[in-house]
Amino acid sequence: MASKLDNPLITQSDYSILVEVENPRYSEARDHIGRFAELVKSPEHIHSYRISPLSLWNAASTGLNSDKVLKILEEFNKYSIPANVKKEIEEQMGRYGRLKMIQDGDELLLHCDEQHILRTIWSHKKVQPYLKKWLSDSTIQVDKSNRGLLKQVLIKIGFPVDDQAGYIEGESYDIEFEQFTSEGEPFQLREYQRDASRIFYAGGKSIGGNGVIVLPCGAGKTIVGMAVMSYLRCYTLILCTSISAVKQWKRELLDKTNLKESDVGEYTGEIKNIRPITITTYQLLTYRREKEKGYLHLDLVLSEKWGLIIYDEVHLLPAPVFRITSQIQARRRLGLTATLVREDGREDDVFSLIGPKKYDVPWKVLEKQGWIATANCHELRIALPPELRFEYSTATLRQQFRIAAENYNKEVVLRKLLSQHEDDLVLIIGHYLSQLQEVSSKFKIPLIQGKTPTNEREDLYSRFRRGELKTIIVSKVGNFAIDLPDANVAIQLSGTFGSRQEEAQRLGRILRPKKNGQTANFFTLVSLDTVEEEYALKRQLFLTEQGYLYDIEDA
DNA sequence: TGAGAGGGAA
DNA sequence: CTAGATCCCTCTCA
Repeated sequence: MASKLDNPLITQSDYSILVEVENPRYSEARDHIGRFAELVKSPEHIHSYRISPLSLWNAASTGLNSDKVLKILEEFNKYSIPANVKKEIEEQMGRYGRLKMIQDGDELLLHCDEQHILRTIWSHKKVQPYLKKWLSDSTIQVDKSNRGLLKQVLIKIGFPVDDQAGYIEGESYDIEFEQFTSEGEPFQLREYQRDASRIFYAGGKSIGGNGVIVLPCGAGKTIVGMAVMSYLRCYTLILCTSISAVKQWKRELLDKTNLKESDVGEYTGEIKNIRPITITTYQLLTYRREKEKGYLHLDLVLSEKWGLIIYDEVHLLPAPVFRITSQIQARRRLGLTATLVREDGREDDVFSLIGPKKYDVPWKVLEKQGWIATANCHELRIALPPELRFEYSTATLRQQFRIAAENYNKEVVLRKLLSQHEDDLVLIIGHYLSQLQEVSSKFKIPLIQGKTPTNEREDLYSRFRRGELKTIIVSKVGNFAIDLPDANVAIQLSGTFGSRQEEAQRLGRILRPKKNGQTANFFTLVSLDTVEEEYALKRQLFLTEQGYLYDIEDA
């Protein structure tokens, strides 16, 4: 008979959850708690998660409730759940959906059946400027021109709003998928893509309309966006992080929908076309000639023709775009991203201004279904050469990081890895140009960096794609380039401080399914007994949360 | 008219 | 914050 003590979880009264990695039920438990808690530390044996109000609200908006969460915890816990944690889960999950923003004629109202919540809000200094008057015990009239700011402030004081105040319809436009791509291949939505888009649409124009869909790299977020467009059938503005992403969206739209070249406009520094479907960049939107002056291209977003605005890569959305977004709360907004985690901690602004999480699929689920390749992650620890140890010990933290990152002993390990993977397509990825240039010349492997001209990049990419070239080195360009060819091995020489999304992005580079079901390998090279170890652990958090386990080896 | 360089921004 | 990449605008040159 199995005892409770064999279970993998310990839930503590400080809202942390400890998970035993070696427990037979570890992965099952991980997949469950990942839906409402965030992984904060992942040393070897015990991982710790944290429950936060935001993680609970996001869970609530995807359909979980406190009963289900408590049931999950009870099922996997060794001991009983502390009373305060139980209470917090009930309290926070119950909060989402109770406070509603609704429209009544021309007025914007805040509605809640529990008077004490409205009273708390009414007496709060930060919210007051946006509140007008009590209409009844359960309704406050609010300032409708500050719909976004109000939601932002409310979430900061602990009250997420369910915004049901409706949308501007925008101009309608006929958008639908073709049964065949322009190459003549049959096209069908994958099950999760259909589910995601349907849940966002919520079965009707009047309700469905703002939120974020979270899907792994390479899961076809563009397709989900197109599916939503095909439900709403209206003028759509798509915001991307780069010009190449703009072009990619356009290619996909022309390839898979009935839209024609003349229906889809690019609006960037290069080309300025406004069409029923217009694709632009965040940077264009945030451009100001002088600091004090307003945004130059604001009118584009404010145009009431758009019935839908799509935010690609929400986790990279720059701060000023939040400001702009708060002005367009009456527009349907779809956020697409691989992770809700932002390195700047503005997750609550994503929640209040773009919308709550509506749907997500864990990476491992897609792996099981075969949509992404199986990948093994390895962390190789490499000693610092003795002659660098003294310099290291007296350096500032920043210098220490650089010394550790550029540790030239990594080249020895790199050489070994390359000889073990002679037949594979290998991407070498790094942060510091000086290091990459050195490796490039020593190993005679071409390097692609920011200043590499486009035609040279394309030439290298295509040789790599054809297999003439087995190895290329990429600098941070690899984080952004969407045209970077697929590989089955990635070797990370160094990375940006503790960036979780960068690590995820880089792994994503090798996740395209392989012929004959081959697995992919991700190696990260870390200097032993240096600050780099800590940063590496931080970088790996997101992927660990997704179920990737790094095996650690001293090389 | 378009390409390319340079500066500033976040 | 680092270092690096990208984007947008403006200016210059043909």
